[in-house]
Amino acid sequence: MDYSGIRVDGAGLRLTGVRHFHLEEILESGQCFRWQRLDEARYRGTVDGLVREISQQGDTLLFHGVDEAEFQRLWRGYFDLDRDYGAVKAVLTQDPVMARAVAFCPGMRVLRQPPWETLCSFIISANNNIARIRGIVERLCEGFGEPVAGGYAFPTPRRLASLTPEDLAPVRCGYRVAYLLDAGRMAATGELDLSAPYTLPLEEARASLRRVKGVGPKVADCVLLYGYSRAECVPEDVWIKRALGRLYPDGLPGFLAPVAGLGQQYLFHYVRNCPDALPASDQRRD
DNA sequence: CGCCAGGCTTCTA
DNA sequence: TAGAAGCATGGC
Repeated sequence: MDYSGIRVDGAGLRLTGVRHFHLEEILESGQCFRWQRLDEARYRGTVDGLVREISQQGDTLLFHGVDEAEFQRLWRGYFDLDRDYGAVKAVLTQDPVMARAVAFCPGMRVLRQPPWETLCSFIISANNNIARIRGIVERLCEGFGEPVAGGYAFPTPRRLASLTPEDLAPVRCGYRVAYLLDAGRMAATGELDLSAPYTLPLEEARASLRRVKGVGPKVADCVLLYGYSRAECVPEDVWIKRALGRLYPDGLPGFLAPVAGLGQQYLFHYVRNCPDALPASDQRRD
């Protein structure tokens, strides 16, 4: 467990003794798309229809306006706080490349997001960039999500299933519109069982998700990693492919396998943000 | 303006 | 079965 104490007062719930946790690294590492930065230590986001602000000062997190019941029900799991990232890092840092990535973003964690929202978000992510993904998700929620205090919930499968491509035109998600509607229809009818991947063997979970149009190997692994906490899944996007090719020409060491997906998250942030991570010819210019 | 983006489906050989 | 084309949109 990566925190030591809980205190509730008028401002909300304070989590103390938090370790291996940095809001900015976690929320701006391309694994979630509904958090907006208010300042470098304070973010506002919507999860499970709850609009909340979270701020961090050193090893203390403040969940604004949150009581303990909500923390236990939602946020403790969402931020993966029951995992001992010290133990994860002890494995990862046996590898010299991973050791550099972990040192670059030691507060990284892999979220446990609601699977349905994760599925839709990563369907949208295909051949897209993070800035635009965020915009599409925002328009999808504002246009079709249930209004809640302070914002909008993520649209339900049933709501999406009731829509046409024309309805979704204002979202401007391009050709992915058919994929979203397909996902909504399958989840609404039960053809896709969103609770199954929690317990299915990995390959069966992958196969189940890939029955949805627009879900290939990479998107399926993103959903399994970020939605179902399958820490062994390594989504291979263009950045990770580039990094693996350059930094692991012989593949990832086998001993990393159980936590390779977590390592992938450190590595993704590292190669995209550290100027020295990759040879100059492989870097982005922005 | 052109290149690219947390890729996928479909077509072709 | 492998590889390439086509894809809608807009950030940079």
